[in-house]
Amino acid sequence: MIRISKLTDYALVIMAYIGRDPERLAQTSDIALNTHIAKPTTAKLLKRLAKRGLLESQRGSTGGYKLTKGPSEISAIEIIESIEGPLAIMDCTLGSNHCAIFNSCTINAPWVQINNTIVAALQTIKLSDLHAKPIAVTQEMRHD
Amino acid sequence: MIRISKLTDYALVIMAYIGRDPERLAQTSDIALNTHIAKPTTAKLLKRLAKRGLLESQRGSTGGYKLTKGPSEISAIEIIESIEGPLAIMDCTLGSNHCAIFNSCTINAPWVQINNTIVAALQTIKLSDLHAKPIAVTQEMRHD
DNA sequence: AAAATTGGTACTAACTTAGTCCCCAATCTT
DNA sequence: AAGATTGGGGACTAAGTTAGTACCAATTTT
Repeated sequence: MIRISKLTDYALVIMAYIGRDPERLAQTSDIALNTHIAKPTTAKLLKRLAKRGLLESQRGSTGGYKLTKGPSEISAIEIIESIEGPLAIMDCTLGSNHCAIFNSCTINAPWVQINNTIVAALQTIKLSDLHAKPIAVTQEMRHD
Repeated sequence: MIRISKLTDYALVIMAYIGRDPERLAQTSDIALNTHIAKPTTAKLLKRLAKRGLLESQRGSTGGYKLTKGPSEISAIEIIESIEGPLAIMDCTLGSNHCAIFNSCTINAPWVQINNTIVAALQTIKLSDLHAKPIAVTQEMRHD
């Protein structure tokens, strides 16, 4: 399938949530609570986003995460690629030796061009475009 | 990953091969031999392509497959969707109740629009664009 | 020093995909 | 009419990927 994975979807939700209040240091528990994503999963994704430089973190008892750039400066493709790696609809888009039947392959398709089109489309979506919907429910779930 | 599956990749190679000689009735063994795709896999894909109407089949000892339309009338998206189903980068692109956190989702992204952009890009690629590369090796493999 | 928080890694389970095989139906050749 | 060849359909197995969890180390505040 040509599909964005669940984890990446979650990452977008998490980033959108943090982006609502860019100056605040949001903690894992708070983010998990309000996005309704399981806490371990939330923590895992936050670590990855921080490692890739999309979030800056602070340790310690009053620690948390915040954006490194403004919500209008972060595009969907950055978030997607920070979780999934480079976007490549076909193996051969990545380079020569990723395709199993490379030597015998008889097709000559403009995959690279198509790939670029998709990337470009995803670049136009900024984090600031993603938080239009109000949060449905807050502070109702248990703290596990 | 946002990626076209191997089987779909094979399907494109197979269609491109058949499209080289649109009037000829190509047989599974011949296709498998020249595309270097395992015969059972080739057969499986040919059945699906025929079922979706991209190929017409003839049974019997001189049977085989051929295109139902000209190579310039078949686009990459048709082949992709005939193997993978409707292209949907996010679950919510398919409709309301495909997303696990639908009720609590706080993002409002133009996924449908992005999806349409990708589909449009893949529609511009016709089967006739795919067979530019010469066949590397013919008639060298064993017949298993 | 204690409590709270992030950082990193390893591990398990579930799901999806890839690939194979078998038997049936249809058609052609002899 | 019989036999050979080909496609049709489905079931099954194995492998790989993804999702999710848990644990312990490092850091900071109080």
